Amino acid sequence: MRADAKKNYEQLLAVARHVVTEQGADASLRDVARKAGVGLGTLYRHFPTREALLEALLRTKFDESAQRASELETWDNAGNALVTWLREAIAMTHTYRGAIAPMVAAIVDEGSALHASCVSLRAAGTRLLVRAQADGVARGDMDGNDLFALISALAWLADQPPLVPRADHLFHVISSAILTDRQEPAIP
Amino acid sequence: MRADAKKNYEQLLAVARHVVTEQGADASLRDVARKAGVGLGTLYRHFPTREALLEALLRTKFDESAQRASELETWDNAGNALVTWLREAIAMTHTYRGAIAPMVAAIVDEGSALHASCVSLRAAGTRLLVRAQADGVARGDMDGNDLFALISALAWLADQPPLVPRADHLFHVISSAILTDRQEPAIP
DNA sequence: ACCTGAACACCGTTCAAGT
DNA sequence: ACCTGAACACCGTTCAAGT
Repeated sequence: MRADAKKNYEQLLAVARHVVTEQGADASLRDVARKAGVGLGTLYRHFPTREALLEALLRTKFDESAQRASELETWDNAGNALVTWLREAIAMTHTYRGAIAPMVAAIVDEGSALHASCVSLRAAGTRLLVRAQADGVARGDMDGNDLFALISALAWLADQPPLVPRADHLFHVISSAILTDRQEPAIP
Repeated sequence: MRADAKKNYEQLLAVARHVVTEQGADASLRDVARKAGVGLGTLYRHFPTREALLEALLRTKFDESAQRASELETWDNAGNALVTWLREAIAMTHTYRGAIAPMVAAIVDEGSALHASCVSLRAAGTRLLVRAQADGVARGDMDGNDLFALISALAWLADQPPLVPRADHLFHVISSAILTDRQEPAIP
């Protein structure tokens, strides 16, 4: 990449991070280019779609989440590990307001710039879920797609101002539903 | 209302129903006016906001849902009644794609045309929940706001094409979490 | 009373013209 | 190679002018 191109790329990313933090994932791309002091075509050259820009903004977050999953797989308590990862994954997906809808769309759109990241997020969740199921601490009738859908729904909920006060409590209700207490058998 | 005004109103509503069914709640209002063969100002005269139009489209659905709640309050099994209403309320809110976000926003916006309808929807759910709790078949640590948030999250989920295949199963998971089996005490 | 559509201030996306 | 910004086809919202 030529030096001037690289400079524009970095500048666009920095400005986009700021604008998207303020206005959400559906912020005006024109506005981003304007504030970056760059022509509109330059933005489209570096980020051909809105998803590509969002992916660049979220890349580090996705990577952190994947690495975190690896750590959590070493925990003794597979149930705690799963719930802890869920909580953090939900927090990650609403780093930027309005990011969850494009992520959900990307999971089935192989052409989307967000596709690979979302697939590996789902894969990380699946590993933690399967381990918890093997330990008998998570209900058996769920898979990684269910988990991805629940993360999405809870992240969306936390994005709606009127529902924010309920988000924590409902996370608790739902994670309780996922976890199964391993009951000691009653005295026979 | 003058006869011509009434005719325009009905025509707009009929066309809006069709367009919003096809394109979702964020359909182009210009398009609605155009297809109704009416000036854009006429649309804004009859429906000053998008919420006002949506409210007119959903009014009958809201009414049906409230009436249905009254019926269900007479059921013997308060838990079944609650879950049945939840399922129907969720189906109702995605009569039109994209309708759930404005509904959620309206619950705290007293100026919104959708406010009253959303408040009475929440009230209906609250009544069914309280009855189930009194019968000991619903968990005690939830209220009508939690229920409204769960309905919203599940309705949103059913609006995302990639998540649709999981919607029914997750409804079951979540409603199981709401209902509490009334356990017979173990032999003392 | 009610209707119309031009006017204004925005978008996203593309692409010829420049360096 | 890369950048620019005009051009095109859309929005939502308002409001003077018409009947």
